[in-house]
Amino acid sequence: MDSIAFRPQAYEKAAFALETLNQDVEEIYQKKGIHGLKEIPGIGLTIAERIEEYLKTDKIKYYQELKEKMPVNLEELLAVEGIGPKIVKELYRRLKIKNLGELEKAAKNGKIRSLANFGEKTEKNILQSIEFLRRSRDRGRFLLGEILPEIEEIILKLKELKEVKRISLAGSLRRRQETIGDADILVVSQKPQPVVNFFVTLPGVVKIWGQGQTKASIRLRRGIDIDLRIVPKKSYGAALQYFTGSKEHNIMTRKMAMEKGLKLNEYGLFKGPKMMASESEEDIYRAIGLPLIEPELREGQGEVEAALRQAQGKLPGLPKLIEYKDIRGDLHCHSSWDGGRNTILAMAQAAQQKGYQYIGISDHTKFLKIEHGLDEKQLLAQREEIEKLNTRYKIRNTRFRILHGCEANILNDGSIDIKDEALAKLDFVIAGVHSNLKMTKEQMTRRLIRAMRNPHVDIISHPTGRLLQRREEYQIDLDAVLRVAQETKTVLEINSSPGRLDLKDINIRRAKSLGIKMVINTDSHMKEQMRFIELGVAQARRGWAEKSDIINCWPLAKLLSFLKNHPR
DNA sequence: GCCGTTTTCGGCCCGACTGTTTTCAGTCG
Repeated sequence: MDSIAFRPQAYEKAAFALETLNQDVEEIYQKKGIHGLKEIPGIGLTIAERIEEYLKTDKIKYYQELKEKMPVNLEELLAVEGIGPKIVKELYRRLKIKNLGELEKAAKNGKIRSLANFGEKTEKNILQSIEFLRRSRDRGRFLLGEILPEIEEIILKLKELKEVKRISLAGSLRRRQETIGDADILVVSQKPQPVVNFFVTLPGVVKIWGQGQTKASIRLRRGIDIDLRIVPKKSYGAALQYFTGSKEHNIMTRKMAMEKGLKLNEYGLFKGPKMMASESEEDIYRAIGLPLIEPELREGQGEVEAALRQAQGKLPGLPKLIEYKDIRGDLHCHSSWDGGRNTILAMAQAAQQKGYQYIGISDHTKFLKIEHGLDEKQLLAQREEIEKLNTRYKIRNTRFRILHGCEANILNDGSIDIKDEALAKLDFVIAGVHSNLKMTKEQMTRRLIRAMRNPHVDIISHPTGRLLQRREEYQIDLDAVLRVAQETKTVLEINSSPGRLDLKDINIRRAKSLGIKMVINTDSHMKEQMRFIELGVAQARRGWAEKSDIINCWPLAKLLSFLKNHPR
């Protein structure tokens, strides 16, 4: 291959390095100049000089020259399924196609098929891809919480086939990314054909992208694409490892294999023609000298290095991730008192059914009139009801407990909309921002910090306020907020609501590294939403969180003593 | 374009599928 083909890869790698840097590039440059830049892995002399040029002049001449030669909207065109760099180049050279609109026009007019190596089918596929792109531009990806149940249902159906010996999620869905582009399913079968046939005729299939002996790809009615791969039993582990990704993680594991003179692909780990490992992921990792790395960690964000350290007996190794069964209670549940669908008792029963030891009722407070927020008097009355229910649990010798909290509002100046005397009577206090979200960074940061300094506030709900695919985070200086959380021992929420997942993975990791405690809550407004807890746990796992970092993994006594005693 | 306790040159992850070819290039994951 011609060596220029590796140039984009080098730039991509450099870009990834810059994106995942935990320091500002400008800072590095100011401190250590161009040599500092070169110390970043993936950045050599040329790119370091280009970064310098960009920092000094705000532009890069080389980039501008390239852009002049090929004035195309690359990002837009490459987003079309089936179109890659070579085709973009050819389309520009032959037809002067620069953007999606021009591509669509050319395809509609039958211009594409007249080119060498292009045919009618390619043209049709391009048009279909553009249409999908248009329709899904504001969606594009699906929320983990909406796609996971649907795919799990399909897995159940496939499981019923006698030809299917084993089956698993793979790809970003298995890694539990917060949004999912398409779903991957891996199947073990000696007779793939019936499995493929069944798969492509599932109810709701609107398009078959392709089907072969070992893979098939479909689209469901709502626009969800699913890839199915079929492998023999003996390569299940290798295939699962391979198709779970991420790409970055796989590149690293392959390199580790290479360094040991081995070759890793989806069929196994090979030494020459000899298969060294393949049946389980654990075997694969062990054979390249690593402990098993949990899927949620496989993002190429230091997990391979941590695993390697662990294998060598050095610290820090891999985290011992919080598990789905570790949750002992949910501290953010709304009841009928603030307009939620279910009574306190019904919510408590649902929590018991989930095997929890406790539930925290935390209704909205008075500032949120639209949510029927409770005032001080109503909180007192609510306390009576909860005490009565708890007495009943005690009489029946049940260990289950209802904790009384609230989700109070952090007002513009950082004060809380409920008087301190009333807050003091609660088992715990969650405070959250629900109004005036568009403050400046300084104002919003000050607002949150003041709330955290309130001695009665235990937990900050959905700390960054983002709504996936709908609303950006509030403008806040998260570093400053984290520092104060650390100092005041304020707990930060990992809100499990499918559209929030807030804190998100990287922020969980930052909080954990500062020793900040977190709580995984569902923010349920009806009992059915309590199942979202698994999304929050997934997010926590992606953030390298351990059981000890999450206060609702703790037994009730430890939780209560933490809530009562933690210094402010 | 980057990288090197084998290397300053010659590698860079790798296989399946598709559409167009008739032996393969391009794209994708």
